[in-house]
Amino acid sequence: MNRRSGIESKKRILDAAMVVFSRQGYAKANIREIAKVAGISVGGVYLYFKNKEELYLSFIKDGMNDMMRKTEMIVESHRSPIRALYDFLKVHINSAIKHRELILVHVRELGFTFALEHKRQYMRNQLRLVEKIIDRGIRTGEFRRCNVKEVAKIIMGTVRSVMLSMAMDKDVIVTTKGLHDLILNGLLRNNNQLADNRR
Amino acid sequence: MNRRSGIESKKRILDAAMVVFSRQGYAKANIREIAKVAGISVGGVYLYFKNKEELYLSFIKDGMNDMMRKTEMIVESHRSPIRALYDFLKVHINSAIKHRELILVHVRELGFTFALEHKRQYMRNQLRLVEKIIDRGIRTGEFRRCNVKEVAKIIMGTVRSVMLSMAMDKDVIVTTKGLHDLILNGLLRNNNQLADNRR
DNA sequence: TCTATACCTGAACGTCTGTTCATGTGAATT
DNA sequence: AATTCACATGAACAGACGTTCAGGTATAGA
Repeated sequence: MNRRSGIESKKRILDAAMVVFSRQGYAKANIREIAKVAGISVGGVYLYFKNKEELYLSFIKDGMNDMMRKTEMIVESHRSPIRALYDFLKVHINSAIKHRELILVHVRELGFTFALEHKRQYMRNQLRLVEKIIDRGIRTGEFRRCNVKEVAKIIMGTVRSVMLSMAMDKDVIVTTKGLHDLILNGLLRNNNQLADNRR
Repeated sequence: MNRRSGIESKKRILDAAMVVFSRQGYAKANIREIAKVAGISVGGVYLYFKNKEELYLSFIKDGMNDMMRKTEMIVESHRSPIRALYDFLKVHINSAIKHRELILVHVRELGFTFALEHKRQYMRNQLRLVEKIIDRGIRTGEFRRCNVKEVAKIIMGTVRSVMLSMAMDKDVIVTTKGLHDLILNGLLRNNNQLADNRR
C-alpha cells in the first residue's frame, strides 16, 4: 500500500485529472486512467471526489478563480486604461502559454450543462472587466466613443481565441504588444502609432 | 420497413449526425440516437458509413469545404482590400448565425486526432486568405505596414471567437460593421473614422 | 500490545457503447 | 411467377465505463 496524507492524495488526483481531461476531454477520459496517473487506486479517487462530474468541476473552478483574481486586481488598481488593457491582455496571453491544457479543456467541454453556468458566469465577469476599462478610457478621452458592450465582446472574443490558437498550436505565438497595438490602432494606415509608448 | 433511396437515407443520417453530435459532442453521441433521429435502424447507419469516425469526418468536411469555397471567391474576386475584409467577415458572421451547431462541434472536438489534420489545414488556408487581403492592402496603401502574419493570426482569431460567442449565446450579436470598424480603426480616439464608407 | 483511525485496494456489478450479422422485404427485371 | 438486388432491421456480442464495497494496512495514541 502507498501511504500519504489525504491532502496530498487529493492534490495528486487533481493534477492527474488535469493531465487526463485535457488529453481526452471529459467524456473520453476515464477514472481508471486518472487513478493510474495519480498513482492511486480506482477506489481511492472516490474517497476524495463524489464522482467524475464533481472531480471535473473541482479543477475547472480552480483555474477560473485564479484568473478572476488576477484580472480583477489589474482593473481595480490601474489608473491608465491603455495600460490596464495591456496588462489584462498580458495576463491572458501568459496564461495561454502556461496552462495550454487547461484552456483546451475549457473550450472543448463548452456544452456541458453541469459546468456551463460557471463558465458563463466567468465569461460575464471578464466581459464586465473589459467594459470597465473601455468606459474609463472613454471618460479620460483616451478611447474614442463606441458601442462599449459590442467592443468589449469583440475584444474579449479576440483574447479568447488568441489563447485558443496558442493552446492548439505551440508555434502560434502572439505577442501582447502586437495584440494591444492592433486593438488600439486598427489596421488602417493613417492612424496614430503612439500606443506602444504607454503613457 | 421504411423504404427510401440510398441517397436520401445517407442525407438523413448526415442531418441527424449534425443534430446529435452538436448536442452531445463526438464522444457522448451514440449511434443508436443518431439512427433514431434519422428514422433508420442502427444497422442502417453502417450501410452508409464504415463507422462512427467516418460519419463524423464526413459531415465535418462538408462544412469546411463550403466555407472555403465562399471565402476563396471573395478574396480572389475583390479589388478593394477594405471591402474584401468586410465581405470575409460577413461570410463568417452569417455562418455563425446559420450554423450555430456546426461551429460548436468544430470547437468542441478540437483535440480529436483523426479530424485534427483536416481542421489545421482549414485554419491554415483561412489564415492564408487573410494574409492575402492584408498584403494587398499594404501594397495599395490602404493598410499600414505591420507584421502581416501576426496580424492575420489575430484577426482570424477574433473572427473565430466572435463566431464562437455567437454560437454559444444566442443573445450575443456582433455586427459585421462593428467588427470591421474595430479591426480597421482600433480603439484609440484620434483615428480616422472613414472606414464604413466602403470605397 | 491493543485499538482506533485514516487511508487505500481492486475485483465485481450493472449499464452503455460501437459494431456485426443472420434475416427480412419491396420493387424492378426476367 | 420467379429471381435478383438494393435497402433495411434489431437482437446479440464484446469491450469499456462509472461506481461500489468488503476487506486490507500503516500509523498514532493508550
